[in-house]
Amino acid sequence: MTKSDRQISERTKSEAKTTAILSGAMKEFLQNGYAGTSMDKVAKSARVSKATVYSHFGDKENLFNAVMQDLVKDKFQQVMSLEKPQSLEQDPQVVLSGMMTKMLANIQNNRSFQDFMRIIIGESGRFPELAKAYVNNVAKPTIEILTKYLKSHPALELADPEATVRVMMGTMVYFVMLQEMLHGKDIVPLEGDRVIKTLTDLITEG
Amino acid sequence: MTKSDRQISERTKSEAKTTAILSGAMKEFLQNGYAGTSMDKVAKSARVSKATVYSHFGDKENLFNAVMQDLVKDKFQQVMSLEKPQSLEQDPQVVLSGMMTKMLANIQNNRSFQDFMRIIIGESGRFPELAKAYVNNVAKPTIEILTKYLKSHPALELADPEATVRVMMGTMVYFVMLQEMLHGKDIVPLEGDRVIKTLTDLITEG
DNA sequence: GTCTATAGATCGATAGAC
DNA sequence: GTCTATCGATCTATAGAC
Repeated sequence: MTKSDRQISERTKSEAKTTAILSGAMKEFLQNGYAGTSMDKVAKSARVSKATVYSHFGDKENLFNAVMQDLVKDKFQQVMSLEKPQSLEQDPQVVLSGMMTKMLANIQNNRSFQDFMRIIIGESGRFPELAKAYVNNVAKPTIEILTKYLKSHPALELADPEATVRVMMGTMVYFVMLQEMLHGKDIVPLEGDRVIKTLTDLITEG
Repeated sequence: MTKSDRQISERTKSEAKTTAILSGAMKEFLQNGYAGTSMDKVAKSARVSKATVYSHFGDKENLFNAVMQDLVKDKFQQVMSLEKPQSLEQDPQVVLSGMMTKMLANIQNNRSFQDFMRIIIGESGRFPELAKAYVNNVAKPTIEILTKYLKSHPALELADPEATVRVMMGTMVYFVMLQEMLHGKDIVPLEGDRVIKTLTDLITEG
């Protein structure tokens, strides 16, 4: 083994640790929030020593931001993958209701996405820049894609597509938030399909 | 001063401490969340000793629940006060848009309400019973009042008033959440009036 | 780079004086 | 009932060996 081989091997090992730390920290932060997560827990979850965590990420706040920026980048990719399937479907009513059904299914049984939203909202007071990163890289692209779609269908005769998109997104987000995140499923039960049908009808029969 | 006078005086003092502790704890919990708030901070904020906090509320979790139940009760009263002003207005379009304008104004510049929502959502994973208390005592009554109103106006010809109410509430909540709580005001700017007009038109021109 | 061991501060909670 | 003082655990972060 040459000297440069050893360098590569060690760099690879170090990068593997970085990944393990990010992964362990992600699990802990999503589960317990920023203040509720200790660096000991992170180290244990990543199966490295606490000193290694510090040598890779400096301090707790920096690690938290790294984890969350990774997650934001992840959600950005997911949003962008919604761009292509502008299906050949012509009927906006079918397309809209199909889009929302898909969105709802993707979120409703996705615990880790709900944990992500919980952290973004819960820590938005103490980490405003994190919240802004979410708005810039997740909410804004989603709004733009939906607005672009609504605008490309003048047959809908929407007076204000931008505001209409907010109605759509708000309806979906609030539904998942109330039923799942806030555990309202059994207290104020409601079928997601009813909400989607109502919203679709409101928009297409305006 | 008789013995019973002294008892009254001391009971009054003790009750004043209870109030001070609840008030100080409320400030701290709303600002820093559950894990981010220490009992030392609470004691300092309430200007009592830490031992007094413990003698009144047992432990931290109990104090947190007491504070949040107080807040939930508060919001419940606010929701209920919306019941009466079923104005003499006949035009649902005017009533709806007026109601939502009022709701938005009440929330949009209300930092403490936003902090409250942040905690409810942020802690809903570790305090599911608190989230359920919110749904039972704030979200559900609001939904019921709005549903009752929509149902009392058959002229609106709504196919599904229950689901329509979710669209309304989701739109309002998401708007405030994105613009204010998540600091999106400058990133995805939008006039609240446009959202209200769009929503009102969708519902009344359906 | 990674570990063990530990410093120094702060945590939740309590004992004991008044 | 309320305080000061303190306990033991846990916290963030680092020093020093390998």
